[in-house]
Amino acid sequence: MTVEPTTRRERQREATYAEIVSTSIALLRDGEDLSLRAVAQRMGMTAPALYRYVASYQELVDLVAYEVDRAATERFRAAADTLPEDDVAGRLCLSATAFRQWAHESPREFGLVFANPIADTSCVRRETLTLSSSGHLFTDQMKAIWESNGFPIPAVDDLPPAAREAVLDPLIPAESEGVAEADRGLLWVYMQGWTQLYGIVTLEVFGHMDPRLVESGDLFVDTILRFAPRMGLEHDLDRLEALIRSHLRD
Amino acid sequence: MTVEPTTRRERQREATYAEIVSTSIALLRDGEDLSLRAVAQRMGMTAPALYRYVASYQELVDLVAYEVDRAATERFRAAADTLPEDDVAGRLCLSATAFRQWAHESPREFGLVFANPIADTSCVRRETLTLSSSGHLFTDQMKAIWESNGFPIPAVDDLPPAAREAVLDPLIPAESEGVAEADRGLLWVYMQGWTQLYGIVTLEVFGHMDPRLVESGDLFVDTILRFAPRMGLEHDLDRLEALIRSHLRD
DNA sequence: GTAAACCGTAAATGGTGTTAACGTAGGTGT
DNA sequence: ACACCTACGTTAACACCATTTACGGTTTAC
Repeated sequence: MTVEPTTRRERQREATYAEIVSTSIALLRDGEDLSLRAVAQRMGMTAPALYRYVASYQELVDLVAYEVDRAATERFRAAADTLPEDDVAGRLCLSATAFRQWAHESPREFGLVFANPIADTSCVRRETLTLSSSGHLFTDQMKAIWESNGFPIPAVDDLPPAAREAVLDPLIPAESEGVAEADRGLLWVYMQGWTQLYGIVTLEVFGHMDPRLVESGDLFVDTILRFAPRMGLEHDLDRLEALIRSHLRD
Repeated sequence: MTVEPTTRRERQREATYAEIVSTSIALLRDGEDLSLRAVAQRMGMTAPALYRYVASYQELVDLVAYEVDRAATERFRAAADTLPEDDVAGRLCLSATAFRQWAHESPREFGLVFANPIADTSCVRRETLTLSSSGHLFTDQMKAIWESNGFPIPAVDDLPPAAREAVLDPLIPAESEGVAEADRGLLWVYMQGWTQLYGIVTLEVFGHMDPRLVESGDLFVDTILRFAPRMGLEHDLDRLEALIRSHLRD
């Protein structure tokens, strides 16, 4: 976007910024918990110094959450990319399964990104800190299915007023990229699907479920497959189930 | 259960126990955050004294979570009791709506009970600290609908192995109370429904959704109504929607 | 009545986020 | 080349937090 009139100082600052985030992520990956002191120590600094870069602990968390989400999304995309581009349904299923796997492997990161009261009015840095680039991915994948299979979507005028507003003028502009206003009912279906996926995964991760079902993933598979027909995939259920189950244990 | 050979000391201890929990709940209600020091101070004690009653901070949290869940469940039950006993569908909808309202009014409490990594092997006190007495309520209400309307449930043998185990020998025995083994497919439908409800409410509370949809409750209503047919309520949707919407703002 | 169990205390340890005061290097203007 | 100022790091301190230890007083039990 912007050019790079980066004076030497600005570059240094940018580098430190990046190091703060990467150090934080490394900290989480090592199973320790995120704290200003720990991050500073790993960088050979003292905690108060971080306040030159970050206004508060919460802002650091938000920053890290954004980056974690970005990195995780790449995993979900990579999972989809093991399938050919025209297997739009399989790709969405694999991304969703990767999402679940990631959540179970890194519950702390998952909680950070998806079970953290969202920052209302911070969004200082990261000009477009839209949060949830994973949402972007899943939207795109569902759009691909729709363009390929053309499943029925609700007419925008049939939606309740607030829902109509939300799909016509989404808060995260990227989500509606390339979807004509008349077809915005697709976003409504997306939100329904996201609710399903988010629900089952959060339920599993937080353990408010029979551990045997978490272990087997049966309720997860059931949830996905029950939603699939809404995307016109009712004829593909058996294949998709096999596909998902073959990726459940990795 | 047990008789009451309560020696004077035991009664005192029990009272202190109760006061610890009630003080904690009051603390949360006042918007402050739960800490041993804060609880102790409100009781006119010092923090280390609490260790005579509670092994750790986490145990206090679990204890409070249990009690909060119990109290909240009473609210959900009370909401249902504004309808006659034979309006089984309406009662479930009102309880679900009360659940959502409660979650929005007290997000901290909600997070404590439903978005807290479950305690794996504590369960010291509260002989049957099953956690989620609200789960018990919703199970009962769904059972009432099933007995009244007789919607189709999956045969136990059609369930995946782990799911079969889970419904035949549930970890929380109370949940299967009075459901014949052959009818345990009902529990599977319950789990599907609980996933839906949990998902939409958690999504709303954590703010990973368009605020206008949270405000209007449109996606919540949509989620409930889309699940209703699975309980044989497809002929009652309009009435139920009106019922839910009339209770959304309180 | 005496011993033991119980319940509270104060003091101390090591952790957290956060603020304030202070120095020092880097880049900027003349 | 000089002075200046800003940015960036430091140390010290404050106010919290959970938790452990050692100690004293009450209440119970034998």
